[in-house]
Amino acid sequence: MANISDVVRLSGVSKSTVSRVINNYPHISKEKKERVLKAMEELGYTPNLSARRLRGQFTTTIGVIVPRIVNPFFSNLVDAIEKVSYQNGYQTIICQSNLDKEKELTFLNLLKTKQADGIIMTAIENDWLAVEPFTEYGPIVLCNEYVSDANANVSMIRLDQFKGAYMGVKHLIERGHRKIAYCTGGSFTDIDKDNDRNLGYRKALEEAGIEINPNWIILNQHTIQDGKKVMKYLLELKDRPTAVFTGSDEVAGGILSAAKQYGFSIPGDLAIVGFDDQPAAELLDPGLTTIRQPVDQMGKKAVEVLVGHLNNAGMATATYELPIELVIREST
Amino acid sequence: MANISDVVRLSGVSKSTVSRVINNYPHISKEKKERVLKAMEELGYTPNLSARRLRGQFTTTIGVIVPRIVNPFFSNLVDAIEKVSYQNGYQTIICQSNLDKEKELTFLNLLKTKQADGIIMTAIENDWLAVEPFTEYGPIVLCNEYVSDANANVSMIRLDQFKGAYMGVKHLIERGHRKIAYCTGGSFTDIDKDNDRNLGYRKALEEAGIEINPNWIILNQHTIQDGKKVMKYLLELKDRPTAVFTGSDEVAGGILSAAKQYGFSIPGDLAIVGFDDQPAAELLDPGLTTIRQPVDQMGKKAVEVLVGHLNNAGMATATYELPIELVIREST
DNA sequence: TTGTAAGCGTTATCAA
DNA sequence: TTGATAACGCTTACAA
Repeated sequence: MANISDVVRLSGVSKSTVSRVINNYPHISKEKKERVLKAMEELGYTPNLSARRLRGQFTTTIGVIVPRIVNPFFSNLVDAIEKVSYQNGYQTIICQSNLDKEKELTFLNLLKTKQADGIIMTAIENDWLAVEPFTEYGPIVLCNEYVSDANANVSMIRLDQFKGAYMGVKHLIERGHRKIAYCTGGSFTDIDKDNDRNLGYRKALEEAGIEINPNWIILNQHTIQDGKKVMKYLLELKDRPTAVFTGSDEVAGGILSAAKQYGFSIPGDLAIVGFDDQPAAELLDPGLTTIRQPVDQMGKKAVEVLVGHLNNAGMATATYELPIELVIREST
Repeated sequence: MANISDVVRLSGVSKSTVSRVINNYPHISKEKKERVLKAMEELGYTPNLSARRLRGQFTTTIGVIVPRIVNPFFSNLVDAIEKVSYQNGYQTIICQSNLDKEKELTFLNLLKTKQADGIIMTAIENDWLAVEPFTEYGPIVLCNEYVSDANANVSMIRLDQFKGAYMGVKHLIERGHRKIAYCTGGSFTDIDKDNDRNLGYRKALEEAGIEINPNWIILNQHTIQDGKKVMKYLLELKDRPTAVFTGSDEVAGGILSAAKQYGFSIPGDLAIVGFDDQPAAELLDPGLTTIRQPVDQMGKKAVEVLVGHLNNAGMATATYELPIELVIREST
């Protein structure tokens, strides 16, 4: 594999000049520059990134941490991030944490070990206090995820999850429902990270003078399979809800599918609201009413903010809130 | 950020000894080993991967090239690969080629520049001849994709795509269809990479004495949106097919959704077969008949084979064929 | 505008 | 079993 010395030999200029050509320095004589470029071409030379990383300031690489890439919400987010990064001249390295705290920390080491200039976290498994120390080594941007610690000094791209849940539940209430189940990926406690959605659910019910029925709060649901089990659970309830508000389209899809199997009419016997507006949401029958998260915008903004921090170390952190939207289809 | 010299200072042993501890060399005195470990612990030391890569043989990293991560088939494949790699002590770096030849070559440079020990390609945009030279720098394994060049010296994990298409089309014929459209991601030429599927389609028709109608061959379709357009196109045809065999569940889903909108009954007015058996396939209504590709197995096998090549440079390349299966649901 | 030389954090070779 | 030292490929003072 050709290295910089080979280019030096072939072009007959010094190492520094070659390096300057590689890095597009302004003051090089045309003649030498061309000789170098020609030599690089001829040798099929590519700078060794490990060496650059070891020596230099920049890796032109950003890391993206996702919990589960198979979740379409995240694969779409990653897609958006990857495209914009590429346009900005950054390589993306995608890391799947699988909801594993340890693994998340391992990935954060990319920063410490200068494999990435900055990191976008689309979820955060550890406490912010455990993540914070890594910011010493490079900027971290939170995208889709956020921490409520007022002292946290990070840029965040967030959605108004409170409003999302509130809109969804309120929509069900307006459709006449008063028995509304809530199916979340989190644990419905105050410290929980889905807290904002929980509050939205609570608020909407409260406003309508409806009390929460603990039997209708279903925790830690993530997949299509989970959704099917939820439906089974609902079926066995004596007092059944007439509607269910869900933390993800995947779970909603599972519920919808199982409900039809049990002979439920939707939304007649059970109204369903999802979350995310994943591509499949409109393919379901009936089409799934859901909360649209502007994934592409979020990804784009996250990269822009991260690149901003990278180009200007002093840039103040900020929180950006993107609009969230209720998409009404036939499942409600 | 602590480096090896800091550990040297704190532990009072030489750099080489520290390095030996890091790399688990056998002959070190217990006492020194412990001192080193303690120092590393205390300093929160992590070896700098760039330096290791620059100096050493191994990066304990493998690259995975996918065309589009948003395609659930690929995100599931990546998921499987990532998990097995992690178990084997390898970091995975996921690269999205976006069907771009240039970008693919850029990613292949990971090998040249020692950022990855080996690469798994789940699709291949360039000719094998353009990719081949990279194998000089490390093993490449083809997973899901393959090249028919008999001289190609690569390990491949492949599915019998011919059989997959053949089974799907034959199934339609057995259901009484004779007007069967074919919707592919490729271009239906002999040199095309979807060639095997094309042949399967051809063969099944041929056996039943059915001639191919060129109007029913629809090329370059990939997304849900594409599927919807396909349905619109079919609608405008004077002589319409009664069934359509499709190269992906996404496209099939789009067709199915649009068909229902136009008032078609499925499978009565139009039978549909997908490809992949993506999670959403069973959620559609009617459930989508499709060709199941054993994604998890494929990913696992790919990693195993790659690790094999890595541990044993002399290992002969081989082709592994995994079973493919027809999943019959209600859309046919 | 160009070149020389030091150094980034490791591992491998050699000698002790 | 341990340590000194060179080398990996690059960037960047500094000097010219």
